[in-house]
Amino acid sequence: MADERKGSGSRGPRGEYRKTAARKSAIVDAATTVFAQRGYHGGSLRDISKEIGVSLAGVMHHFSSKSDLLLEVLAVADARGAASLAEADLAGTPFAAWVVDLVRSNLDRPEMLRMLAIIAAEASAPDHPAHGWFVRRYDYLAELMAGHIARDQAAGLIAAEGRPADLARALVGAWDGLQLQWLLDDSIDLVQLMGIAVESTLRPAAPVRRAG
Amino acid sequence: MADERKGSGSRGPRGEYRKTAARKSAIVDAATTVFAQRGYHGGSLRDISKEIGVSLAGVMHHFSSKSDLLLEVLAVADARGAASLAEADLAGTPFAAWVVDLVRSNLDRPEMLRMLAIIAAEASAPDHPAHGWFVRRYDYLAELMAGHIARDQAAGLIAAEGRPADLARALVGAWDGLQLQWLLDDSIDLVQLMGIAVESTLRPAAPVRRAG
DNA sequence: GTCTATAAACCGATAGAC
DNA sequence: GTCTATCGGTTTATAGAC
Repeated sequence: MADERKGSGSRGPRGEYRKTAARKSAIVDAATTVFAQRGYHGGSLRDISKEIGVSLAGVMHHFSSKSDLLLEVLAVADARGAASLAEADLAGTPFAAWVVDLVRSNLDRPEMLRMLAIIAAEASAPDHPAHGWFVRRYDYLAELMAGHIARDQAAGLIAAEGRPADLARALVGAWDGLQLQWLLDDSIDLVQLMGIAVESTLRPAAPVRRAG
Repeated sequence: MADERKGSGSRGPRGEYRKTAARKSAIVDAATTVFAQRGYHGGSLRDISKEIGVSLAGVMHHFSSKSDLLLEVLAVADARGAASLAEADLAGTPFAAWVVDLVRSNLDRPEMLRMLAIIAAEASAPDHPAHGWFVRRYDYLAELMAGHIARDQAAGLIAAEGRPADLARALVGAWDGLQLQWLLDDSIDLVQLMGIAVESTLRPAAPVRRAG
């Protein structure tokens, strides 16, 4: 692991010059902003470079192609949510409450959510450079959430009706769809509506009674 | 109303030459296909013109700008669903069943759904040419569906808990979100999942019992 | 009503100086 | 590591012949 190419001590943990890492990070941030306004196809590398006062060639020095940059943008965008999801076990809180908390915590980065919403829709076309990434992302997300739902069902926190995999897909759907409505018009109360959707999908277990 | 510019009897009900109307319709169809593959910003008027074997100038003769064409595409795309929605009163069927039927009937036009999904996400940016159109569309859709939900609540077909306006927004959200997952990977059973989401949101009224 | 031709600008990507 | 300059191709939109 001990990378030792020429030179000094100004390296980060991955052997990159710190300035290089900082520059790459700035490019990714700028690309997120531009893709959020115009999508992947509509956003240009020139706009991204202007956003941070670098030439086009400067951007392409760090990313060999536009689609390479896109994949890095997606990886960074997903990191926060994914990390939070993977740690949901530790919290001890019901999964339903945790979902609503995550929605609330994302209220302060609408640009990021808009970018993900646009690229996800674009990427539904099979030849889009991020198609595979989004297919895998939703599969992973649904599988992970299904596990949490099954756990809460077994613990009696929510009703046992419904297959966890189906409930997870339905929940992710409501999540994405309501977020889109909020991005279009932020006067709607996203957290409240998401709470309603979560409570509908993951209904608290009825005390005793069976279907009648 | 009786428009009588120069010429013959080959006019349609709006005073247009029939061939003009047919050509415009063909352009709109081609634009739907192209926008479904690349979005609004990413799709080009040239690709649209090639799709139907017409020159670029031929397209621009009928639509004065790209955004004009987009708005016409959206109007046509929405017509089928909107007409069906407005007639939902007549059917006599519960609203929940009608929603699932509409989802099922849309399975044969994924291109149209993809186009709407991409443009809706793009249009969440306030300066997008279709931003106002989508904001109005969702407001109208939520209001209309809230009316149907309130009717079914009053009739005792579904549980009376939940404000109709909130339930309508949640339902539209699940609709859009599940459709996106299906567009990304059509191996998921959209109709079944939508059925689950609808039944969760618009839960059949419990026979007698009150909350306990 | 449709065409060719063109304007004026923009695109992603590359070459090579420093 | 960043730059200027450039390539070949694309974009929306317009002008004018037929």
